[in-house]
Amino acid sequence: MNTHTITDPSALLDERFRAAIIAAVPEFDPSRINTSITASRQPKFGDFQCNAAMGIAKRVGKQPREVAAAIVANLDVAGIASPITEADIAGPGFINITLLPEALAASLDALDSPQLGIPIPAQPKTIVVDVCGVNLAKQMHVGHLRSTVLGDAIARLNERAGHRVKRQSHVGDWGLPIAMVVEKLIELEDSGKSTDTITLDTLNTYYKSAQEKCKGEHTAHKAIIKYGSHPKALAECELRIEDADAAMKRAKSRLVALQSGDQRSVAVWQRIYDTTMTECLATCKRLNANITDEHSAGESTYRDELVGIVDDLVSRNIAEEDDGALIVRVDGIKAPCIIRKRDGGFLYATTDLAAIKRRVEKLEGDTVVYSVDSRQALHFKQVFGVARKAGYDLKSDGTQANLVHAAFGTIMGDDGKPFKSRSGGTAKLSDLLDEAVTRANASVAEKNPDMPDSERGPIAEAVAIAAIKYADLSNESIKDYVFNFDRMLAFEGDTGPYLLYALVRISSIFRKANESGIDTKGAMAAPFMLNDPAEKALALAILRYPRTLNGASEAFEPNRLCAFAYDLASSFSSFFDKCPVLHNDDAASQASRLRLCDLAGRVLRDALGTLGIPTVERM
RNA sequence: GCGUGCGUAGCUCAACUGGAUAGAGCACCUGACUACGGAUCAGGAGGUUGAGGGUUCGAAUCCUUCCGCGCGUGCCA
Repeated sequence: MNTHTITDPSALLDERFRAAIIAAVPEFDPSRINTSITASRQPKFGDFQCNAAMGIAKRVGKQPREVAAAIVANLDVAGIASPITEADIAGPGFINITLLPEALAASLDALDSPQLGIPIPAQPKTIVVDVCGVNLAKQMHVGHLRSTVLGDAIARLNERAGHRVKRQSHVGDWGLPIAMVVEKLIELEDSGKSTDTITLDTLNTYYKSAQEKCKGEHTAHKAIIKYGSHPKALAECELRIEDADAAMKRAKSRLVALQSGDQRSVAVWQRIYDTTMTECLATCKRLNANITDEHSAGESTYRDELVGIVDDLVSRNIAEEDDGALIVRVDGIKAPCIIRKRDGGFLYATTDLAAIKRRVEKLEGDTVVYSVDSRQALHFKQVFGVARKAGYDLKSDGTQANLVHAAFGTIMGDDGKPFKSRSGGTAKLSDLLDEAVTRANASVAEKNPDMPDSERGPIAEAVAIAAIKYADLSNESIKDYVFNFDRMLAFEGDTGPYLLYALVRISSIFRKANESGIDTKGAMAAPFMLNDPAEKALALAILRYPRTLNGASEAFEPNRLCAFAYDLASSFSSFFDKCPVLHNDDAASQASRLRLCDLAGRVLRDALGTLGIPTVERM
C-alpha cells in the first residue's frame, strides 16, 4: 500500500467508487472509468462528490440517476464516509459524500509525516527545466523575473513530486552582440584604459551603445529618406552610417576571432562572462531561486555541435536550401524554420535544436520544459517540430520525450503597457527588488515598531521577495499581469504577506505555549478532534495538499499551488478566530488543536517552499 | 492577410480542466467578549462570463461566426 491511498480521502473514495461502478455497470469498460471524485464546493453538498454517473450514463445509454442509484447500491464506503443512500443523489446524478469524523482524523494522522502525504512516484522521471536565460553584458530586468521565478517554481514542483530535475539556464553568451562588447573593451584597452574593474552596469552601457552604433543609424537613415529631412542632416547621417558599417565590420571580425579561439578575445569574453554571471546569480539567490553556476548552459557550449547538426539534417534531406538559406519545413506551420543564414551563420533555432538534443540524449530528459515568454511560441513550435522530424526527441528507449513550452505572459505597468522603469527604460530587476524591500521595511516598521532594525532587515527582504513572487506565481502564467507594488505588498487579502502572516501566527502560538510550559511536544501525538466546522474545514484543506501538488507539477502550473496555499492560510485564519488553542480548558482539545496548527504550518511552509517563496518566524 | 493568445463584479484575478446557485481579494457598507499577533474574522451589496448560434442531462470551459485588444509572422536573440 502506498502513502497516497492512506492520506488522501479522495484516493480512498476513488477505489471504493471504482469497485462500485464495475459492479453497477458491468458493460462499461473498466479501463475507461473516471470516478471523478472532487472536493465539494459547498458544505451542503458534503465533503466530496462523485460526478461519474452522468458521463457513464451517456456512454451506456441509460438515465444518469439510474446509474447513480446503481452505483450507490453497490457502494461500500464503510470506514470512510457516512452510509450513502439514494437520498445523497442530487441533481442529474451527483453523489454527495460526507466523511466519517474518525476517517478524517485518520487521514490527517497519516498525512502527518515528513513527506506530508506526497506520494513518491514508482518511476521518477527526469524533467529538464529551461530557466532564467540571461544575456552577457546585460542586467537582469523585469523580463527575466518570470522565466526565473516561474521556471524555478516548476522545477521545485517537480522535485517535490519526486522527480529528478535538471535546471538549464540558456545563457545568451554568443553571437554578434557579445562580439561588439568584446571589441569595445579591446578598443578601450588599446587606448590605454584599464577594464579590470569593469561593472555590469558599464558593460550594459557598452552593449546598448554598440547596438545603436551598428544598426541604429540605419533605421534613422531610412526614416530620413522616407519622411524627408534637411540635406545637411542626411549627409551627416550618411557619414555616421559609414562609421556604423566600419564598426559592424570590426564586430564581425571580432566574432570570427572569438569563435576561432583567439586568446585575447576569449580572455576578454571570459571577463564579461564572469562579471555578468556573478551579478545575475546573486540576483537569483536574492530571489530565492535555486539557480547557480552549475545550471548555466551558455549558447557558446553548443558551438561545436551546430555544424554536425546541420550536416545531419542536410544529409537526411530534412533540411533544404531556400533562397540561399537552409530551412526545415514542419507540417502545419507555414513559416519554415531557418537553421542557417545565407551568410552561413547559425541562428538561435540551431542552438535550440542542439539544446534539445543534449537535454534528451545527454541529460536523459523524459520531459523538456521551457519557461519562456509566450511571444516565443512560434519559435518553439518550429524547433519542437524540427526536433521531432529529426528524431532529436527520441530517448534511449526509442520513445519520444515530452517537449513543453510553459509560456508566460508579459508583466504590465499600471498603464496597461509593458512594464517600464519610471524613467521609461527597461526596469533593472535589482532596482525593483530594492524598492519592494524599502516598502516592506516601512510597513513592518509601522506594524511592529518594537522590532529592532537588525531583525527587521532580513524580514523586510523576505516579505518583499515573497510578495513579488506570490504576485507573479499566483496568476495563470499564460496571462499578462499588472505589476503593482501597493497591491502585492498589501498585508490584506490574497498576497504573499498574508500567507507569511498565517505562519507567523502559528509560530507565535507555539512560542507562547512553550513560554507557559505547555507540553507542545506531547501534543504532536494527540488524537485529532475535529468537531468545530472550522477545524473540519482546516483539516479538509490540509488533505488537499497531495492532489493539488501533483496536479500543479504535472501541468506546470504553480498558480494552482498558490491557490491552495491561500485557501489553507485562509482556513487557518478562520480556525484561529473561532477555535481558541491556548485559551482552552479542555486539555484533549488543546492538544488536538496544537497538533492541527503544527500540521497546517508545516504544510503551508512546505507549499511555499515548493513555490520558492521565503518564510519568516516573525514580521 | 495569416497564425496565435486573451476578453469573467467598478478594479485585480479564480473556477479542481464539461459539473450543482460562476468564486476570491481590493474598494464600499455593517458587525466582532480591549484580541493565542485586529497585518484578522463574520456578514452585506456588487454578474446576461464581449455578442450571436451550435453540441448535451449540464458550457466561462468544446465547435462555429462576428466584435474588441495583445502578440508573432523567412535569414536578431
